[in-house]
Amino acid sequence: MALRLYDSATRDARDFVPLEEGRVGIYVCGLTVQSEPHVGHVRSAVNFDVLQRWLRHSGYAVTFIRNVTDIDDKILVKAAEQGRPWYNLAYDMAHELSAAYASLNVQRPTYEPAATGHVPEMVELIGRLVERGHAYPAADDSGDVYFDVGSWPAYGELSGQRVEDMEAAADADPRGKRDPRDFALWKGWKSETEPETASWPSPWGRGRPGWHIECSAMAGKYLGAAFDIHGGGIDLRFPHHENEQAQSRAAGQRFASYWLHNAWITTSGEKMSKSLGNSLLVPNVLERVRGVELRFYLVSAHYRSHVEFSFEALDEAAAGYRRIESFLERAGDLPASGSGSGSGTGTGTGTGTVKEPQLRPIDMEIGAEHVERAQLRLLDQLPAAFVAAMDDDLGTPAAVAAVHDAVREGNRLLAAGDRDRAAEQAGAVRAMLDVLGLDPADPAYAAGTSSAQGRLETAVDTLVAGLLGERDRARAARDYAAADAIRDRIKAAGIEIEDTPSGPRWSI
RNA sequence: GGUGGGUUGGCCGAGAGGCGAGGCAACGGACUGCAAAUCCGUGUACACGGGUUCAAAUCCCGUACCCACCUCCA
Repeated sequence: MALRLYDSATRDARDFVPLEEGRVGIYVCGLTVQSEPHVGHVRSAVNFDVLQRWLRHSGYAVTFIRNVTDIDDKILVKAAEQGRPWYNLAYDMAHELSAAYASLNVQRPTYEPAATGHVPEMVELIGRLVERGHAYPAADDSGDVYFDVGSWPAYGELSGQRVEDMEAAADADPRGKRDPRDFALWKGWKSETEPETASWPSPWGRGRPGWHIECSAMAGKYLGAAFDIHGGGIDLRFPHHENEQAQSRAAGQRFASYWLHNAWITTSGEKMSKSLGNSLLVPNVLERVRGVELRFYLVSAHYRSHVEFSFEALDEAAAGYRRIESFLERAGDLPASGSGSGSGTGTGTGTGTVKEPQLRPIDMEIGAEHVERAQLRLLDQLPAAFVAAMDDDLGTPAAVAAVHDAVREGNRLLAAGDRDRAAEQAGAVRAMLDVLGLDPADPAYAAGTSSAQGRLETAVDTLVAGLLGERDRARAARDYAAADAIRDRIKAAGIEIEDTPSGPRWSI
């Protein structure tokens, strides 16, 4: 079965056919770096990371571009409020965002272009639109340039709306617009209220780019006039993506073949952007669960399904993930967690080994004909149900069910003493998890563990090992009351002990 | 006003005419000194009212409620 994707533009699932055999170009709208990322923001990144990984596993060479919007109204306003340069705020937030992505094992794109680095490309594109009669400088002397919606009959095609049905923005300042629905390609510099550093020269005077033009310019630059997939959050469909498409097509580019939009995460039924408390910022959520567990929670829902965030559901997801992990440990496919006597670590905290983040940029040089043998072997290990689920518009919930099925079967084989066949299941589980970016052994997940944490684990391990030794002696003497008392003491400290054929082990 | 989405068991979350996705929780059993882990088993869920059909959570009509977008938004 071939990959099918739900295209927001046509509102149905279609077979995915790339423009060029074996190659895929993807553009995803990243974030405006104006504040710390919350779980809603990273959902989008995780969803498209899964897409990108699945395409590569399916043998495609993927070029993946995700932009950073580092200049816009909000950045200017917030930076002013905080009394610092706008570029300092944007830079800081971009770093926060990268850290959040890294903690969730979101692979780096092929390139991550920033808007401020592409002003000349945008000016060039705007110039072409003016030449073709699809854009005009404002009639007042604001220095603004607007896209002329009336000049583009197809306007509204992406979001399925007719121009005449659209409400004009209630808060829009009509300024020099011919029609209130026209949107800004270029915003003239307001020297009284905006810093000069936030302006660039152009044929229409100093100014800064409008929001939508950057994506058209950067997608065109890095992916060409026509490319395969454009992604982003559902809220971007209109106006952002509608406008992008109108601009690019009016400038003579075919633009994206497929549009993919992810749904929201809400809290208490509200969009996060409106009701956000600090508790849902990624670093704060990661104090409660590990990055891999948060990712598992996000991947367990379909990307087009609305998710009502709750810590209870997050904890449940984490419990589900630990079951998978526990199977891999017992099947010998992963180093066991705390063994009571060695260098083990708690399952609640990842491995204690400190490693450099190994987020690799995705490899765009691997064509369909050059897929690495290891990768093909991995593909061979994937159960048919998993492949079918992923091919059906990235059906990650069904794919996760396939993981659970393999885990149950593997556990059954372990219970029956068939370690060889259990190992096969473990291999399949690892392969599936790898596709989903959820392999517990992925070095990306070790990167977040601090050396202080590692030392702490070693210390706990030593203390627990001592206590377990006492408990073993009590058990050997059949003094179960004393043995249980020791276990209770350890448990009171928040550490669970379980007896396994290879000896007791602990986890937090 | 226009456009689109949703309502599934105690909870999360798939599915889109016929076989009870999967997980978490719960209960029973096996195993265990006891636990834990694991395995086996246990649920008659699809907002409401009609209709179509041999068969409806799924299709049609209607109703209720919720949500998103309509130029700030992942």
